[in-house]
Amino acid sequence: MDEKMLNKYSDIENCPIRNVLNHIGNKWSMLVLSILDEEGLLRFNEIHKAIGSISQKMLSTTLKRLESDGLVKRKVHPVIPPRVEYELTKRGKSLIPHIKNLVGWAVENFNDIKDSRLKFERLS
Amino acid sequence: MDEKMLNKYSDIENCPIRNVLNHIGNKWSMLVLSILDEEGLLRFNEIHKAIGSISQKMLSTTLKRLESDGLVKRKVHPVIPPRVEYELTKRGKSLIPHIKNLVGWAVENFNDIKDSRLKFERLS
DNA sequence: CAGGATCCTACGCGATACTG
DNA sequence: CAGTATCGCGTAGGATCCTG
Repeated sequence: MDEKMLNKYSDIENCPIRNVLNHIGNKWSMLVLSILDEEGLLRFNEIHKAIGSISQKMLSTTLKRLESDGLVKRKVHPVIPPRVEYELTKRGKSLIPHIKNLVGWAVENFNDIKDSRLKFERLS
Repeated sequence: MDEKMLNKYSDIENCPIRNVLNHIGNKWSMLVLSILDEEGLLRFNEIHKAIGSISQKMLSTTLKRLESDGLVKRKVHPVIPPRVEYELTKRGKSLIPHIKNLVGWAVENFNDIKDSRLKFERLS
């Protein structure tokens, strides 16, 4: 067992997996990023309708976190009624291919994984 | 706005993102998979020490879920004291490149993201 | 050694109501 | 329109003790 392994992953503050990937691994982040990638510039309510089942609060929270991480840009137009648009930043766009690969893998293996779960359940 | 997007992601039972990626997107799964990839065959306590901060319960839960999804294989040696070893399955290994890409992206962008978070915090 | 059983807390997440 | 405020629930996750 390599001792460096231990340090590499046990230092919580500097573990990119826990600091970065857990942020995009929550319930809505990947979904929002995917939609912004496919649709480009979107208003708050357009994203809301696109996902449908997300609550306003969670969409707001998710967008704020993505904005905080510099993955999404928030553009406010000072008009009445307010018009706020969201789009991917350069950094956000650079993440998209990896998400797509992951989603592709999930789709490919979905049925096999469901089978495995059933078998596992039967042996428990 | 593409209507198929909505259907594609709102059918919870058949949404691979929520059924598969949420499974590996939780707190410990990617970490365990990464460690098993780098170290090969590992015993329960070796993984435990490698991560350090994970509780026994969560390691157990995580390994069971990965085993259930067919990503990790559990090998029991009928000896006393017990010896149980874990390793990636073929399916698990096929996921590794995508995880590595994601981790690579996270490492590359870690500092910039931390900066963004600080700036965002200051403006709030 | 490799966990299982229990108990408990924190937080993700949702529903509803309200506002500039 | 684009959110915030508030309340409440379920579950992920953690601490501790126990066992074959």
